[in-house]
Amino acid sequence: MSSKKRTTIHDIAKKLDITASTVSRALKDHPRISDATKELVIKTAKEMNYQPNSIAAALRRGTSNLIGVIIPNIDRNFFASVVRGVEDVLNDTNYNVIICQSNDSLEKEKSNIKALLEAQVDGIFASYAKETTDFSHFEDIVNRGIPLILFDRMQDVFNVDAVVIDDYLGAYKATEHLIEQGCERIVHFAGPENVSIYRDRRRGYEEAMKRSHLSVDEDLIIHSDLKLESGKRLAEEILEWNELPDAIFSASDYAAMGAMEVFKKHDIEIPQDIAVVGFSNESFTSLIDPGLTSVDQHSKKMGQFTANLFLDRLKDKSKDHTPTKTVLNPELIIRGSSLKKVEQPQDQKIEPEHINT
Amino acid sequence: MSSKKRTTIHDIAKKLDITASTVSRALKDHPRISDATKELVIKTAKEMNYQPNSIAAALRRGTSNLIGVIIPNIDRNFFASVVRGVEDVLNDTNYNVIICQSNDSLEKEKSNIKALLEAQVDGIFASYAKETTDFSHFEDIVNRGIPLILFDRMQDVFNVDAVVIDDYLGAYKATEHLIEQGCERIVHFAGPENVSIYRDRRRGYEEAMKRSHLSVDEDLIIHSDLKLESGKRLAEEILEWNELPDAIFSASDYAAMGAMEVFKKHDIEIPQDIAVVGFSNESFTSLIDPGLTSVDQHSKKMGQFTANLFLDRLKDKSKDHTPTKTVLNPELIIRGSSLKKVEQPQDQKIEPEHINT
DNA sequence: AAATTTGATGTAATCGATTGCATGAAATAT
DNA sequence: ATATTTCATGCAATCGATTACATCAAATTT
Repeated sequence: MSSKKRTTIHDIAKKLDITASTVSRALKDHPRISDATKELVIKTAKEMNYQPNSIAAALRRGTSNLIGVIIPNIDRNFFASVVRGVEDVLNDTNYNVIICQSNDSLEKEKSNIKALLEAQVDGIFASYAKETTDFSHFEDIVNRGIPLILFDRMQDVFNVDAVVIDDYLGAYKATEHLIEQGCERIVHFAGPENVSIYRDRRRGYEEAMKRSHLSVDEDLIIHSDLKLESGKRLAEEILEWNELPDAIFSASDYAAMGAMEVFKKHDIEIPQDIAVVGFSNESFTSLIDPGLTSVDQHSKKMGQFTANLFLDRLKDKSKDHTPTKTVLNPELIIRGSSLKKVEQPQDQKIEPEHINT
Repeated sequence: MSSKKRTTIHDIAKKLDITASTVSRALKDHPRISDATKELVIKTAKEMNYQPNSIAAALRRGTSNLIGVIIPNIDRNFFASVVRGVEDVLNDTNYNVIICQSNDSLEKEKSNIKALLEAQVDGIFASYAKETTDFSHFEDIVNRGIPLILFDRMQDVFNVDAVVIDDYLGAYKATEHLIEQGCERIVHFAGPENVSIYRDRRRGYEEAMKRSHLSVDEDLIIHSDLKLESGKRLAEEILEWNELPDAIFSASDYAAMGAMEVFKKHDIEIPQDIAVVGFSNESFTSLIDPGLTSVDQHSKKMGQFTANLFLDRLKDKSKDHTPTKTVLNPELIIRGSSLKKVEQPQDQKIEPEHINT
């Protein structure tokens, strides 16, 4: 059954007693080919079940129509969603996407890049590994003249196109929202200080407090690894305080959720007694009760932006473009965990789709 | 800076005053090349920063070392995880993975297949779209002699390699577990009857009941779309019953979670009053309180199996292999929502990793 | 010493599509 | 009627690596 030989333009040419070049041009709708032969060629191609060999075309043209995407892990919601955004955009073009995972390992990242370069990809989108501090392997990509765009994580030392989210602004919005709800004694669950996104989130929190003439109380800023368990532990600690806070802004949804569980168990009303806001808009935030207000990082949009930036770069590749840093505006998704005042008109509530198998 | 021309084997050959074929052979460690030249070539290649062009090799050899994976959505945990499994295995080989999303649309699926065939992939792994009932476009793949493996979703009418999970067995295990915990009046949240996986899960539930000489009460089997909201609604209804059930086995984690929330709000103790078990082991199941017992579908393992099956097929491609259906054994992950008896030794509890940004 | 084997490398075709540069015929302009 | 375009297609090189076959010198065998 399996017809070993795939038909090529030469097969079509032979059958029609013309040359392969004519066939090639006819299929590409070249203006110099008569309509009659075009029709004939197309018809015959269909009859012979012709499928172009893009590998051959790639070799000749020097462009593979492949894009490499390097992410730490594909089964992390955020990155999967970024990839989705990339795919959404590139699916309407001739590009195919190759996915590589670094598992946050520098070695793996290097070998990924090597593999992608060998596959002659036309561009690489990457979110670098946590281990990565030296960027010479990324510079290799740029030196080869292959467009590179970093997303989510980026380093200012390395001058390259990047698409990131504004963590500072996200935290600012979250805190400002809590203040608008009447909260004044707002605890911040902060992350490790050596990670830039957590420093930015803390800055956003502090700035929002200051702008509203609320004092930034160091005792209200608690550092942890921001995991679920830490959230629970911190909540237990807070319950021992003389004076309870009236809100918590957590730099992670997980810690926020852990805290909520503990508070609920102690019959503390959310958001009446303590309002809670998280960060990342993980899918579970809309599932729990009350829904957890959170900062959405526009993961899919980030992917779309990245892909579109690449396509834009292609158009005027002539010029030596200066690398651009695109900073996406995070969005506060307001849910029950922070909505103390009467329901306000909420025109842009984006709920992640419910998923079931 | 960007050295326009990449070095080829010809460049190396010219520099060393030998031919490209010798270079090619030296790099491939061909036995007929002297060690001296091998060393020299390898050294020079490194110096000249040579990077093989796998496109050219692919054209010549007729094998691209690309694998196409078609999934409905990449940002669905289950599929992302399958892809992860595939990547895990193929990363140790020369294969690269191209991802395509069908968005559960038949048209998209067809165009994905077309694109992959044009890219000359060496194999295709696919989970077909919900819309798909006719499989002729998949048959095209097989007819071209390209290995095709379906995963998760499969149709018995179409004879092809497949890796799936045993939904029946998963449901059986879940129900059996509830019975072991002393439950007798077990409600089943069933899914749409036209979907095979939901029929299988119901069968598993019924069979487990029968085996334990418990009657299968049609009134205890409730159909819905299994979304979170449905779970809540059904729980409210159940609360009106004269006699409450002592357990719920839901064919979806979402519905189970919705029900749990409602029960908790009505001060019904879980699992003492009502034990709950879900299906799919979604990541949130380990986050909520109590943790939701659920059936794990081994998504990553499914991907690994699929990739390994492909690699096995390659080895003895000589023979006309009969398509194999691999059925993975689902695993019951026991958590607080169903554990009424004294904690039993639990030796294989696999908790999904907590993820935080 | 002649014959044969082995070892190391070169020659050239090939994979399939693309494309700059002819070519020859028909159409139009002078 | 001759000169010049325009049109439709053919020719042949090219992309870079691979590989069957050829070649030639050195090593070994008889």
